[in-house]
Amino acid sequence: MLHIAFAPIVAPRPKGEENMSNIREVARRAGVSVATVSRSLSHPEKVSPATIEKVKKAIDEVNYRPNMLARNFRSARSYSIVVLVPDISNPFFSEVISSIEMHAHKRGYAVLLGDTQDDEEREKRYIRMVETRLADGIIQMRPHSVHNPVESNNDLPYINLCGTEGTLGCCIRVDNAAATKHMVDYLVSLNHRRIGLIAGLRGNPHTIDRLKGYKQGLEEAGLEFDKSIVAEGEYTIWSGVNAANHMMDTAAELPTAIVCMNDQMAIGAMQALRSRNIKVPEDISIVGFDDIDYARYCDPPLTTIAQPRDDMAQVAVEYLLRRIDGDNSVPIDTHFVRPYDFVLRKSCAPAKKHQVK
Amino acid sequence: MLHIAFAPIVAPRPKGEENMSNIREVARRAGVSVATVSRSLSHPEKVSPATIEKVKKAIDEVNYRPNMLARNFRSARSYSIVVLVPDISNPFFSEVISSIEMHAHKRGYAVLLGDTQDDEEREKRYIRMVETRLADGIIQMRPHSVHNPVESNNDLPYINLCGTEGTLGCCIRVDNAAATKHMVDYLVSLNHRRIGLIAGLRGNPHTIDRLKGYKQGLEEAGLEFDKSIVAEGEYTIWSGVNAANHMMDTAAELPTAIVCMNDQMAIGAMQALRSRNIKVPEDISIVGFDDIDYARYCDPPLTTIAQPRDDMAQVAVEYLLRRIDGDNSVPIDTHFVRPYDFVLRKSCAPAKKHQVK
DNA sequence: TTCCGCGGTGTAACCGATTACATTGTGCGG
DNA sequence: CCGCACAATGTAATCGGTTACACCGCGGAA
Repeated sequence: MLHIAFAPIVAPRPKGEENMSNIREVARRAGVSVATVSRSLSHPEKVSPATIEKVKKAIDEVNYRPNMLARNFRSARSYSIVVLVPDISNPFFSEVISSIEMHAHKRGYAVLLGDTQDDEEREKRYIRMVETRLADGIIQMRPHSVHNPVESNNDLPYINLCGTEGTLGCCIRVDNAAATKHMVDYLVSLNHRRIGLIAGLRGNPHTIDRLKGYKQGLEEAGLEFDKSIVAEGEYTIWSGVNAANHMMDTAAELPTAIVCMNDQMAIGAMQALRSRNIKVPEDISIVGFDDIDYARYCDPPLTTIAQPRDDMAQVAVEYLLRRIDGDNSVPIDTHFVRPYDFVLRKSCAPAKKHQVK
Repeated sequence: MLHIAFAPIVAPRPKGEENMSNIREVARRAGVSVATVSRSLSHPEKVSPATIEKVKKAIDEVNYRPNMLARNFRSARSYSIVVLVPDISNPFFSEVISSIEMHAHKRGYAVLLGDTQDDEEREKRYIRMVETRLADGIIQMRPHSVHNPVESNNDLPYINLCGTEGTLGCCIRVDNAAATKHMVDYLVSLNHRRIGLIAGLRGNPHTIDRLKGYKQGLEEAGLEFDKSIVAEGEYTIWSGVNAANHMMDTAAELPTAIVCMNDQMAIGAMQALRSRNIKVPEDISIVGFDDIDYARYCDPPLTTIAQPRDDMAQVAVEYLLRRIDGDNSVPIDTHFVRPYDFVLRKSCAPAKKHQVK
């Protein structure tokens, strides 16, 4: 068994009847050479108007459509990029992808969707697509921790989007630690002295950066880090519900505010609190991270951190296409750190005094 | 200007240094012919083990990666399908796409994402991708109304997913009218006699089907259709908020229940009611449609209709790949109508008597 | 021994475009 | 009127694979 394996070609494509016309057929009908037809399409300024007219007519007659597969093959470009996400049904990712698609499309590039489901094997398969020229570059949205399959092949056009401080290679991101600290500062300014945390999975780079910001915030405010009001989720709504319940059950003393590492967990936490008749924000304030669409519509609307999604997507596409075009003027391991936005809504209130379990 | 236009090839791809090895290079190193190398990869059973070993060694030496662009060109297959959605950041679509990607990937096909943003021009460009062989087929998730660009070219592998009764061509869907009627029936069974509707845009095929079900439900229960408790949205949360507000302001008499044509509008409506201190479900019951992830986590959790997303996605992929392989055994305009699920949660309560504005 | 069949391999045509280079024609300056 | 520049077009090589077909050598049957 070879280490490069792929499915055999099953059957020659069943010919789609008559409309399989090619450039030679058109040339014949128009009474010109194939070169002229090709030029009429790709470089019309080099062809006389009369000839263009003839070619156009012939094209209509045989309903010709240029075979882009051949074209791309010849030019050694696929004009597509793959976008790797851990989970496309996560609204944060789908919202970013929407922007990526827009910008890529504008530049003549198609987007190949790579839903990795956090499976390294799938991820590798998508990386192979660019090694084998099926895609020209790759935008990765997984904040990779230890092992990154892309890393090994460091001359393929690659960029990480929404990564973290520790991300290797080029990365477009916000300052996760600073943003999280910003949240803590805000809560402190509302007189909260007991601020809980619903974190992501321990090894996750985002978790690491945001935890750092949380701790910095506490420290600066002279507050102590209390493990009993730190719960671990995995960035899903459901895990937010669990984490909040766990915290309520085991906290030495209940927090008056909870920082959640993303909006989904915040939404989950609010639901958990609600079902325990704990009022948000009167009893406990909640903040999220990401500003997904639903953050604005939950009850109460969620105070959160917005990443400039569209801007980041655009930068990512621009940069990637440059790399694809061979422009290596910006160093390969540049981090573009974009400004985040603090989005004030209604999920926080000033701390009440002396709240005890 | 020709009617087939595309960007000229800008520059020959900047050669990526040494690893541009091709099959001839490998053949040379292994001391065999290119045919043997090709066979070693695609049809290893036709090559002696010893030779395979030699080839494998040579491949490692030069770090060879077969050029899939060439391969696909030769076999006249791109091994990718385009998935057209009106808006990928809509959770319903992103959840379906997630399934499509999975099933396509399993079958060796890549997914090209086509976010049309309801723009016909963009849609046409994606359809052109399959005409020009950049994709082998297309899954369309827009319920097209009058004009459908795909229609015109009816021999390209095409399928509509989540369409409606009136959808032309092959379509995989649920019975929208029946499902909506099911909702009305349920509310009637809870003694609701005044059931409002938050509909989608008037021309939208989904709106048409679901409206039909709504009316049938009313009629069967002997209830009258009252325009003053029918509001129009556009399937977004925000429009749900507006629609609900509008209905509250202009209803001849307030409804005791509201059927929403999708979950997002239902979520929006719940928010609007909440801000008016109308309690769901105590004062007004709400039902949605689609069962997006958030439906389970809003307050109260939303009673809704679930479409068998994964199943539908799978059928769509299977059918499309068959068509691509030239299997036309199932008629080209078959509608696969899959069973929907009634998902009972907490957003409905028995009607109170005599609720007046 | 002869011949056939078959497994393993090589040669070269082929897919459908692009484009370097050759060729032809045309107008204009000297 | 000659020659040159340039515009318009054609010829054919080329991209990197796949595969039909030819070929060779060997073992077994006749």
